[in-house]
Amino acid sequence: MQRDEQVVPIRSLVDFVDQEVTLRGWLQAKTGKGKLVFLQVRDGSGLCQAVVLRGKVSEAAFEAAKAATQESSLLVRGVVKADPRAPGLPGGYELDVHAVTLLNEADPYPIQPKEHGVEFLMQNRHLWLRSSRQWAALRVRARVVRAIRDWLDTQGFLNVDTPILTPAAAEGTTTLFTIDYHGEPAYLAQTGQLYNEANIFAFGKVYCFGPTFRAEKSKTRRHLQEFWMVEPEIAFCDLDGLMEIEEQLVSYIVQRCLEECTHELAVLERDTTALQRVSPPFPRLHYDDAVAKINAAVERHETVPGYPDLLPPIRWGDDFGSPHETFLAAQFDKPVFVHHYPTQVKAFYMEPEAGRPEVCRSVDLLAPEGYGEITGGSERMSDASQLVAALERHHLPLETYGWYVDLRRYGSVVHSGFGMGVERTVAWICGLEHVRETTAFPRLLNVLRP
RNA sequence: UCCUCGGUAGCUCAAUUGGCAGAGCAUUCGGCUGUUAACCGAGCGGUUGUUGGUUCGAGUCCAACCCGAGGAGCCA
Repeated sequence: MQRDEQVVPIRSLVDFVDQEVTLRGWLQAKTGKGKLVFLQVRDGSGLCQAVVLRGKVSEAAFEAAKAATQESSLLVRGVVKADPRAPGLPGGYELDVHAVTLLNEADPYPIQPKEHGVEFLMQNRHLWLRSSRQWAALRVRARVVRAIRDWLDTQGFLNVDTPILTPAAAEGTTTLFTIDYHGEPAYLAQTGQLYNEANIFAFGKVYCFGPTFRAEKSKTRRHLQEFWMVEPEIAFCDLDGLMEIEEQLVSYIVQRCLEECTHELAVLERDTTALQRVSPPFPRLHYDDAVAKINAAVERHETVPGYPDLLPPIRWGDDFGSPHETFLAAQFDKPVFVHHYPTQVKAFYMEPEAGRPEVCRSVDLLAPEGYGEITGGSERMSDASQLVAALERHHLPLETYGWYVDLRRYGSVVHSGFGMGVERTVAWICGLEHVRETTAFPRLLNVLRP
């Protein structure tokens, strides 16, 4: 092989039909028939079938191709041919091979092109990443992340990131990871929201975007110990304004994926008809009405897909369980906002509804198809004395939250914000069974390695 | 923390009432000019999660423990 040969990415093979090129990558799979060997070559940008015919390459190259093990790294040189029989990504093009150079012969590869168990795949996550579905899901994730930043950046939001090492629980409810901060206990952040609230007074509209940590013993398809969350916070924004921002952002993300991740969604065999409906406005459901809907379904002895038991009844004032959320989401063909949750089940900083303090100006966005809550947000309490009373009610130390109360003492304004979980959003868009496939190295309960 | 299910070859699984530990794939060898998880023939591959118990005999029954999966609670 010559140093000056043209190495091209598989994704752009369409531009090189009938030209001689070199592909550089890994042998994803191999099949053949006597004097014919089909090499499925993966280069990170796509997958291409390279056809090696005895007599068209040197005898040594033919034998090397025939003997090459799965995941060996190699160079293949040949002429790009359009052929509808050719599998791959994007597919329809194959390489009529003139030369094969084996770079590294792989040891027997543990992951085969067949069904494997979850435990085995997770133990081999570093290799599982090479599989087509993982490739597709992580590319969608990257597109989702870029869409989030694109939309927020062009809508006047400033990215101001917040600390990961924090001195206290922000919400006081969930279990945090504790670390030793030079002899003082500190915690891995579960949210950047309180800091975001400080930042809006300087920048108006901000968002933080980074990893978030929850030490809960949650072991479900929707939970990770470490996940990424984007948290926009907006000054001079009430609950209605917040919902408008959320539905625009979510719709933008989905539409970008539909337009630019067609190959990836095809690999994932995602039925995109439901996604195509995702555009503003999203339905809005008051908590009171949600409770009524649930209990009416309970009367009818309904069950929820994915849950073996009958839909359990709910008392006004309780938070929804997973079956309730799945049931509510199933009533609509788009993501649905549920707003005005009971004050007692939500965080201390949420603004109570005027004249009805038992509910607060909060909103969760429930994704369709059982993917659960993908955003949670609220209008924030903007009155200093009311906030102090709320802190006392929740037994939270004033000395820790003094700076947070200050924000209400120096030019307080109506403001709102929300957090969106990247992994749940990606899982929903990709139609994945479990959020673990939406991040390269998921941190799950009892899964810390690789 | 609780509930349910599971652990047999590198992987995916089978093994009847408690009676010789099996198959496909991977790997090795041979054959095949259009394969898509190819196909045909041969070979290799085992401390049945661990410990103890019942039994003439345990993959199978009992107990404890370990590990995994899904779910509840909690959450994004």
